[in-house]
Amino acid sequence: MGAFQTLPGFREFFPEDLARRNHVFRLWRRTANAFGFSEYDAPVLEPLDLYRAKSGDEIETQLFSFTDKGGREVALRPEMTPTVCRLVGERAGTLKRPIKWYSIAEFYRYERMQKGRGRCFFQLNADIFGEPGPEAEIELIALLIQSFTAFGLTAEDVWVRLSDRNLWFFYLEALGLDEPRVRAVLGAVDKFERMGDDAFKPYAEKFGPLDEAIKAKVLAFLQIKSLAGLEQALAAAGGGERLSARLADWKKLLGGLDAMGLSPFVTVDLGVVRGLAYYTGFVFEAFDRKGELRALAGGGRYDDLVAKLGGPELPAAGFAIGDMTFSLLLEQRGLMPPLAPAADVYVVIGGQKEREAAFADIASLRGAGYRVEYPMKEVAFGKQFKAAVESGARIALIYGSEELARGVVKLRDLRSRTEHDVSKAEVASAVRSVFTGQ
RNA sequence: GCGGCCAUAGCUCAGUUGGUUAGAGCACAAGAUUGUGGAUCUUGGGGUCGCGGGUUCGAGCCCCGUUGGCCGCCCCA
Repeated sequence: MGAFQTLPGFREFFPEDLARRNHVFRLWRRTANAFGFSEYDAPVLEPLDLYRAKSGDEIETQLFSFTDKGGREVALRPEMTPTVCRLVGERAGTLKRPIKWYSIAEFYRYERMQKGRGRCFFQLNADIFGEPGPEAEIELIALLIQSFTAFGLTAEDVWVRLSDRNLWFFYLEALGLDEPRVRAVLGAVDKFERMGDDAFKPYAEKFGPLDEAIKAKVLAFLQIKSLAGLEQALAAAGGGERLSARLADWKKLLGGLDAMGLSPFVTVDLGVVRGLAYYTGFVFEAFDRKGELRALAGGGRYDDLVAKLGGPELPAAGFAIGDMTFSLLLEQRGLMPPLAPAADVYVVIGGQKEREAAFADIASLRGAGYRVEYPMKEVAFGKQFKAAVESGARIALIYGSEELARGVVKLRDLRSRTEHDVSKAEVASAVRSVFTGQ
């Protein structure tokens, strides 16, 4: 069709597509509001340096970036985190703490398309600023989970894998590794699930083979799946102040989630490291239980980022859920409801005279907020009733010559297939009483 | 950035060893049907066969290129 098509990876939302998207956004919004988060928004186009500052120069290959007519290097936003850090940083001194903010926005990444990944997508972003303790993570992970369960998903469908970059750091340092080596090992941990032993190759190339005793401990640590296992491993590592402080945070976090009834969703899983990005504490990722889809959501603590982007020191944690994989999951589980737009009232019109008589009532019903449809052309009655049913309307109002001669309109209940006359003056109240159930 | 598969109507697809004017179902529209229900029947509109080149008397079909899509790798903030 035509000479022009959408750019690769971009999406068009026909009405039925937009209805599904809006359904997702509506429940996300309701959920975030229930948790006391405030919604914000910000520019789609940002200075390129904002992302260079956060992620380094390589990031540019993954961005829609260009030079604008004023010579500024700009980029379509690939994520919300740097932006929200700037917003909060600007007013950090005057905002009430904790700062709980969310947004539903579109993002753009210049990447190869795959199932559940395109070049444009929407995310629910939720962040808490100003709260350094695991109380923030409790709130965030609870919101994350309720953002799933609001749609009917259960712990049979989704789970959240919970890990801790700080704990890894402290643990590896306790094993005697310096910071560059710790980072290299974390890189291997991140890829171990997918690559197996090959994940340690980059480390070996840089620093020589990893000591076998240490590697065994790393692999054992990586496989820990419970708080008890964590306690054991840390005790074996000789405890230490920082490690026991982390353990206390873990207990608080898991205890809080358990008290909220969310334990069935959450698993200790130190195999999750979330790249090498900017995370500084707890990190978590959500997946479908069957493991058929890409990650549904990801997040964690990033206490240094606001300051790194020029703001004040401000502890922060947050997560994002993408709409593509999430919608796929809802479809797969049959949790995307049929969302055909339905009329409330369909007006059946006899002829030109009756049309004009009907218009006044149509206008006032619409003014009252009812969704009212009528045929734009003169159409046989039989067809109009068919159209009335197909419109999804609850009732049909019949403006025929016989009725109008008697000063009435016929009101037909399309569900019960019953009808009665109402006086022309009382059409609006008759319609209202049908919808309010008298 | 790399690899595999694919591309015919809005959707799902058929299309004979290369042969005349490219078909079906669904969807849409009109009629049967000018006062009452999702049906049925009839009819209709809708195609640069993704695009460009090549081979051939002749290409939807074969060859090359290209664009786009799906799937995977890299990446995934």
